[in-house]
Amino acid sequence: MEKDKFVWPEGIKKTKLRKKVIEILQNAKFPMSAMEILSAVKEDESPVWISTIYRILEIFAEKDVIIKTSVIENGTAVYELNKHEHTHYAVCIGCHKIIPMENCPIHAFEPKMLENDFHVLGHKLEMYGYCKNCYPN
Amino acid sequence: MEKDKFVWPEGIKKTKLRKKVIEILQNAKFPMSAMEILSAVKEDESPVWISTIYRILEIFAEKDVIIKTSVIENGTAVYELNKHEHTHYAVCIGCHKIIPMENCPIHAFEPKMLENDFHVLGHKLEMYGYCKNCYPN
DNA sequence: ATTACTGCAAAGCATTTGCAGACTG
DNA sequence: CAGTCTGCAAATGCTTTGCAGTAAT
Repeated sequence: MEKDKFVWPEGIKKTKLRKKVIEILQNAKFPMSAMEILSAVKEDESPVWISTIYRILEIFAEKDVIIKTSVIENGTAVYELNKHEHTHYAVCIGCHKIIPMENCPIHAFEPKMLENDFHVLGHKLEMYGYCKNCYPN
Repeated sequence: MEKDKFVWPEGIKKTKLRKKVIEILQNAKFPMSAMEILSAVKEDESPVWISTIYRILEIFAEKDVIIKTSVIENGTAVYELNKHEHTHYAVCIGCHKIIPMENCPIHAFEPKMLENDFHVLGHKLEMYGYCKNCYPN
């Protein structure tokens, strides 16, 4: 299993900051919030602003190379590289870690709802609970 | 099938505003945001503030008679009476209407994830797409 | 009469936007 | 050097909090 090579999208400039953001996301085990990315970036560099991080994430998301996921639990969006997989997440109530799941039960699921003729485009599934570090006792 | 009688929780005062909020939620077809509830309340009454609505919703949610659901799509929370049912939602991309679904595919679903020993307490499932009014063409 | 509740103002947090100077191709 | 990026400041949208006067038991 070879690691995907990241393809820099056309028409957007390669700046030090953008390269760093991508690098951070490449090394990230879990989806990260803008704030977390900012902290990771700031380690060495001169001043970086959260608004710039948001702009970078937004432009990469538009180019479809990263995925923005808004997690229900705390209203904060998290970002990860788009590996073109269908993924859902488990969210730890204790430490707020977001853990991707590898399977999805929604294939061939026929939702029944009050409103007929709802045209389903996609779905989000989120499990919540405790990760092994946070599980009480 | 008889309509659930709403049981006023102990230890909280019956004010005109609170009764009105509950009444609005009893008549609501779909979960409502604080803003929508405010609009519904304001029809006749003297000034009502959104912070008060939030406080009312919060206290009822604590008492477990209403349910707060934060929807992924736009980060806005919606509220509905707690009918003690397990429910998921479909969200319209066009008008942001939130439509409860009557079935759930997650029973007996065994999530596989990178982190073993994740202790699942519950889940959220959200379908998105277009309701019949918003479906393009 | 207590204590809880509400109007109102202001703060908080994640995110977005505007602008002028700095950097990339 | 032209157009794109970024630092920075300020605005936005949803939600929360503080306080003092008002209403419910």
